[in-house]
Amino acid sequence: MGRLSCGGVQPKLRKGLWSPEEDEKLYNHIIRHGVGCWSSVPKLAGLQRCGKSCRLRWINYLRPDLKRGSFSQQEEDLILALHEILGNRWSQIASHLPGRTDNEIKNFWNSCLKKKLRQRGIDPSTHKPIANAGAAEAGAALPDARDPGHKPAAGDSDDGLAQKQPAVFDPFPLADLGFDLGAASVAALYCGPYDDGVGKAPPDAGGFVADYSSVLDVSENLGYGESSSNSSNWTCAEMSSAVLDSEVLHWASGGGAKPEPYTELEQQQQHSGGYGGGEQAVDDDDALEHKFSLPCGQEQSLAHFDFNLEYF
DNA sequence: AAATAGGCCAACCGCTCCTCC
DNA sequence: TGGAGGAGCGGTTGGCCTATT
Repeated sequence: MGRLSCGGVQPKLRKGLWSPEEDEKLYNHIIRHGVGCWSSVPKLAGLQRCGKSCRLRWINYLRPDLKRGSFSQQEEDLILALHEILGNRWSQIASHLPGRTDNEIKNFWNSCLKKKLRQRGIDPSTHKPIANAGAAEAGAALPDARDPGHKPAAGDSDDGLAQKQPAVFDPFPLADLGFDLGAASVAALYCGPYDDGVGKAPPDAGGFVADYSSVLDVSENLGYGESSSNSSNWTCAEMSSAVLDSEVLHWASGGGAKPEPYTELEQQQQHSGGYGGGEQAVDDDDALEHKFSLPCGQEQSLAHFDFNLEYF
């Protein structure tokens, strides 16, 4: 439609990486007032960003129900299965993986899963074996993630994803839940029931071309209702019950851990390199602000999983 | 130690869809 | 019914980090 992008409409708008201060403003605004109209959020929150940018930041990073960390083997399998059916409809795929964003899944697919499939001699776009015999040989020669002897997903899916953690602003860093979609459900997508890999072995690469006709029912069976993206439409009331009543509030209210020394934060900021080096708000009078100066490791000990409990 | 290459990921861009008037 | 504006989606890019040479 040729509509100007938000950046082109108002030249004063900021672009690029978000600073901790911006994150804080956006987070506090949505926590207190809900989203409402995204186009008005930047103004109301005092941000020099377009609404689109705010929305993206909230969905992909600030949302309290986000799951962090590397993808589990179950998630990986589910993504593969869903992708064969849905193609590059990342938002639909994401709706079957609570706590994961379409962007996250898309990046995971492009950077990791595509490569894996090719190594196994499978065309990522068709999920069919590559006709090329050489490719098949190459696939056979490479380790298979489903091989019982192969290293589990943590190291496999993938090192890069697993090792990187949010550097500075991490409102809800989720520890690795050992996310389990239900082994039976996932296994059924590929080869029918199997007993969690303990008894019957997981399918090998050939399993990828199996019948996935039941995949689309999985979300209902597991009780996944909402797309992770849809969570951005939380009302203030929903936010209140989901966030403010949670452990996070207890902690932010002073009942939780104390912030680490500022020097550690500085180190993290230096490490990130992306933020503008603005001053961190460490205001004891504002409980919510404590959260933004906490290092990831400390927050991980907190119970942030309330938001996702309904999924399990 | 420095240079280079590759991987990863956050965020932008442009388009389509949806809703409202 | 059609237009305008907002929301959402998927593709792409830029920059940082790490591994390798």
